[in-house]
Amino acid sequence: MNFQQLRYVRETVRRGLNLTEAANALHTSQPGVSKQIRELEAELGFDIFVRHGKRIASLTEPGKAVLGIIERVLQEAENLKRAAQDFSERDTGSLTVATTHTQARYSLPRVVGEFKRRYPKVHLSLLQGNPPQVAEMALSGVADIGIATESLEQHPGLLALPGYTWNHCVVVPPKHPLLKAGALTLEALARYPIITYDTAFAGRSNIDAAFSARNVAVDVVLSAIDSDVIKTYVELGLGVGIIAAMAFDARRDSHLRVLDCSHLFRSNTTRVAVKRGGLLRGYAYEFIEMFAPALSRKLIERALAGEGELYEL
Amino acid sequence: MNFQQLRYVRETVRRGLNLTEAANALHTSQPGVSKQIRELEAELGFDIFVRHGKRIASLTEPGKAVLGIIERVLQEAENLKRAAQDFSERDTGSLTVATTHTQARYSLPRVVGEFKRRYPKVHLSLLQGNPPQVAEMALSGVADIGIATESLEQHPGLLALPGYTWNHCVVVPPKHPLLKAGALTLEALARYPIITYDTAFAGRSNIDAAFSARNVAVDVVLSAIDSDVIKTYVELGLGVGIIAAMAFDARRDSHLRVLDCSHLFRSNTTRVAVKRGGLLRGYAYEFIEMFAPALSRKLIERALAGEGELYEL
DNA sequence: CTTGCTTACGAGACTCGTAATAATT
DNA sequence: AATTATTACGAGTCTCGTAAGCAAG
Repeated sequence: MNFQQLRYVRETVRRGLNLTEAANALHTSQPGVSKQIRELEAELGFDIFVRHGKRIASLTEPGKAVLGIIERVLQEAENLKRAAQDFSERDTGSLTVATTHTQARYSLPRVVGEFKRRYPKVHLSLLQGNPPQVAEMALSGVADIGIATESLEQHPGLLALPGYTWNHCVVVPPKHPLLKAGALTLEALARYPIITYDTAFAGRSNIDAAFSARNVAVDVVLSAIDSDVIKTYVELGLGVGIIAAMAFDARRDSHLRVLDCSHLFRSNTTRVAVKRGGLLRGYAYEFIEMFAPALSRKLIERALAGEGELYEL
Repeated sequence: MNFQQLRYVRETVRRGLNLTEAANALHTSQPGVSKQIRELEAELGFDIFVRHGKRIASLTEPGKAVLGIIERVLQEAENLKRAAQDFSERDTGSLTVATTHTQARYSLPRVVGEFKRRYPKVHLSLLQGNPPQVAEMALSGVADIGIATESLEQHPGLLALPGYTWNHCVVVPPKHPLLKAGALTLEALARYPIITYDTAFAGRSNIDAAFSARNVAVDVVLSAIDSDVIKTYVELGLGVGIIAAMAFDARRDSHLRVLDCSHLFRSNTTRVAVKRGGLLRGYAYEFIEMFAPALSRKLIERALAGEGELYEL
């Protein structure tokens, strides 16, 4: 039994039980993968994969069971390498952050700038996706850190800590009737076509929840991932926008007017997720702390250790 | 990086930083161990060991840090092999139980008998030691299960579940004055020389605690690991014995008389300990359940998963 | 008939043991 | 002087890639 064999098995499963793809992904030959897996199976004493003739069809029951252990072995081995790097080259390496458009565009630039200044030799990548994808990337190890407002807290394999809290705001063109009305209500808002985020994005769930709780029908004429897209269509007069408050910039968005709506929708918590059982480089902790100063290294490490506890602030 | 290198490092640390001993323990050559460790260090990018010329003096700081991870990798690798065996040969293998004399002699025979009947092909070993040794054996993996009344719950690396509760009893020769007195008191007991268990054995701590709480001075003329030894000397008239109640057998111990003392000393809880992060064979769960029917496989697995919780019954 | 797994085989790398060397106690 | 780690070297094994074969969809 060796690491290579375990990697081959894991990759084969990840690639949908396709040896050829697994071999390509690992930059090696297909026969090599086949042989090593068979040797591992021989050593373990049972087959991991169900084969129909020369096709791999599925995982055997024992295969499913050992797969989890295989993943833990490889995870710990990766932790070891990462810890080693953290000692030998403290300030170099790479950091991959998976996040949504809104975070990447409005809350991360400050953090990224500061991080790059402090760790010029760390290669930083931002991966963008919808919240479930962000969760997936954090879970699979493609990303070291996931940042999003939705989905993250639902994965048991992730530790999702609260980063910061924010509210939505309503944006309208200048001279819009809503600007003259008094305090904004859901009913008043619902009289106009709405432009806001896609389902499962940037607190959209809280928006829907508020309307349906009051039984108010809304007409979402357009939904987008992207605050900038929403603002553009609001400027064109297609409707009233509901966006994250931090996505409104009074100077830049001079063609729009903003209305407070923090009393209408529940506030949103953007969370930082890391994989349970994973190991973070020193600078990864720093990145998180720059993003949310309350999330100190100590707190995160404690949260990773005592798995069960809740860390709401 | 391979498993062998990690094993070499772990063994070297376990053997007190002595390569020669590590090599012997692993049935391989000393130069091989030396070379592999140096290669691992080269790959990791830092030294694990501090060397003074040609002697290994200590662990480096990074070395200490990665040692923990190395142990986890190897633990998971071992779990993998064990899980594999559990699938390929469900009813064969070995089970090592570390325990104290009292348990081995008075509470385990029934369990061992039943276990052997149900799993004739499992090689069962009983290792005997004092409670700290039992804990150590469970922790190091020498034993799969540790059973003792003391020490086990103090190791954070162990999960120590309550197995059963028992009381001490007082044994005296026939016609001893204590038999005529009324209800037994600590003061009455302390008038006679006492023969009981060694420190840190079979609830001795509860005995000492009871006397010192009432400020009663006791004269323990003889202490032993072994209930049979205690009974022998009581028969010889050397003093009054305090032993575990289950160690008294009315038929066999016809030369002795027993006195209840459950009101004098706190009752004792014998615990079953397994290593956190370890994996138990199916029959190991069965062994534990035969010993303490309340400790079902499900309960143990849940307790191993939710690390923080308390599982007092 | 294309895709995809397995078998066969050979080159190169790696592991491990023995013997010799060197440094520490 | 004895113990203990490192270096040198060679035999044997293992890994991996190419090429060929063969089963399934």
